[in-house]
Amino acid sequence: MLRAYMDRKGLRSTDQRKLIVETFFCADNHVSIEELLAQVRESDRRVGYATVYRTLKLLAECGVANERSFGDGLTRYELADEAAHHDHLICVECADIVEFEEPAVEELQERVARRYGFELRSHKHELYGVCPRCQAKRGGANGN
Amino acid sequence: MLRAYMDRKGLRSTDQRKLIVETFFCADNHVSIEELLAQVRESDRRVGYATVYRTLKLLAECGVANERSFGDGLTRYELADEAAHHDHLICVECADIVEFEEPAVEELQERVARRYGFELRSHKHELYGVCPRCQAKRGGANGN
DNA sequence: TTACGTGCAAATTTTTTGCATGCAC
DNA sequence: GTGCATGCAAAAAATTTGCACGTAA
Repeated sequence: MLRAYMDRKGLRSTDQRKLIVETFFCADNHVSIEELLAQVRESDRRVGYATVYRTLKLLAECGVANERSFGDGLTRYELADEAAHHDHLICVECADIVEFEEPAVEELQERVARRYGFELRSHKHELYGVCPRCQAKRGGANGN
Repeated sequence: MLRAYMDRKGLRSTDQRKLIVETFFCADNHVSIEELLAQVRESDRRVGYATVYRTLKLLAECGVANERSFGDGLTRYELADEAAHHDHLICVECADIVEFEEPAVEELQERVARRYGFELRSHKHELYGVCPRCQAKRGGANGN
């Protein structure tokens, strides 16, 4: 996918790009540019912020990565593949994250996209709530 | 909700806050600070950016508004109530946002939450893709 | 050789914050 | 009167971009 895109666009395969892409594939699921840069620099101290920035932009454009932001003021990137088949249940109290798969939702998404004429690329589906543990912790009291 | 929160926290009800909140309630569903400020200034030219910024932060804290970002580099705000029943289709090329409702998804969400013992509070569901217009725009020409 | 890619630093853009003054309570 | 709120402008953050030099093709 990336390969084809690069060929089509006449883009070059440089050491930096190879390193950044490889690092990104092995990194945590939601890295920021800064985080990724730090990891990249463990292998090659000379790589610049702008190169990581531009490479991730490239990955996002060709559909290999998705840009996301979680309200912490940073843009984060995730592998599109990984994202494709899991969604998240997030506890609003302890921030625990549980992944779930729900094929029926996937299918519904396709249907909605089709209804609006969209060519679906990716999705984000997050359910926020209180996990069982935190519910137990609260007992009868209600937070607000 | 806002009222209670403000009382509890000892916050004051000022003309600016009243105006900003009122404007926010009547505004488009995903306003940025800038957009909201412009509208607020139609009523009162002296209101500052920082006040709008701080007021929306306040609304977000007490649960009346949700902060969201759609990858266009701006933080946007939406009414929490409104958010409860619609989701978004977002064009990755022109950043256009279409709202949709899909009761079946809502129901599935409930089911998933129940399956994991979560007490559902809210959710985010965004489908990213290419809108019809941008597909057409690419038409015969190379999609790049 | 040609023109894309890189690194650096500067420029932009957006969000936050400090402070003197105003005003709700 | 007290202390939160406001407006302005400055500061921080984060993202983009210009440019001279390096290098894949």
